Amino acid sequence: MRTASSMTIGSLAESTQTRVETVRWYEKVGLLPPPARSSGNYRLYGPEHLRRLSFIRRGRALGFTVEQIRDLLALADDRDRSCGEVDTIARAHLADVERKLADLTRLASELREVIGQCGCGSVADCRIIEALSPLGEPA
Amino acid sequence: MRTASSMTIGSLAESTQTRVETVRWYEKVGLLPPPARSSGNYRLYGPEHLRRLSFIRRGRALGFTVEQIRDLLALADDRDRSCGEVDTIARAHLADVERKLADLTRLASELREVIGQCGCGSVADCRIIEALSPLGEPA
DNA sequence: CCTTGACCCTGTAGTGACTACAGGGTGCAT
DNA sequence: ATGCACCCTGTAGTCACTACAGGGTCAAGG
Repeated sequence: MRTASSMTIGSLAESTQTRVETVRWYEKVGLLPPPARSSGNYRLYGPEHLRRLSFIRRGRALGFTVEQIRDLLALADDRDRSCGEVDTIARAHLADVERKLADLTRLASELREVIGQCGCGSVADCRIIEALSPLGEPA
Repeated sequence: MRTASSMTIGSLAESTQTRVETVRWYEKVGLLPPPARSSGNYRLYGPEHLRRLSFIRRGRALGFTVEQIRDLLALADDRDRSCGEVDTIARAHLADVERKLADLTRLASELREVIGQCGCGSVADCRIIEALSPLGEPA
């Protein structure tokens, strides 16, 4: 009954678009359970590991922190529990993303304004430098 | 001709909305030149430090990296140089910000979609968990 | 049998931009 | 003289990895 479908860390990493070091790091911080080892001490992963790592990667791609993913994984394992906590985590994350979005939007428009004023003369009358300087004071 | 206007690290920090530790850190990484010291070994800052730190903080607020600010400071000191390099740095940064903005926008809409589907029943049929799972496979 | 090369192992240190102590000294007011 | 706010240095921690260094394993080719 040995698993016919066990894979090395390299193929697990490849099939989830993850670096090998990152897989090992997920194990170290407890997101991914330690897999079985081969006679030569290689990690051997089964389909459950693949599923879990895919979950982690998808979560990261959606910008969840590792801590949030840890919580989501714990919740996902407890299938009878209400979905409310999951919803709370997701909404908190969305709020976070929307705050960052607003910040970046403001930032981009400030930058565009500063750049638009630059006539590309000498530094002495560069609008960009001036915009960064506190008082527009000469040197 | 001793500077009447020398300030301790605490008041410099306060007047630039910076933490004291951060000011010391800027000095350590060479953004802020080491100031004079009092008899009791306290750092004593003059108006030039205030100007420079303000520049740094404004740059950071606009999302420039410390490395970019280091370059901008070097350029700003060389007042006869053409403004071109400044413009290049600023435009590169804007491009960077715009990339992040696009990423975050996509992310937010994915998140909103996922969250919108959650009926908040049990975890077993939580759409959010499902959206994170690779195959929608049951456990 | 030997070597080459791709892969794997552990462990440590580095990234960026700070932040947070620990363990002390200074300066001023009460 | 004693309390308190402030300052000093130095080190370690944050987040999510990434990059080695210094080795071991394994399959294929000569």
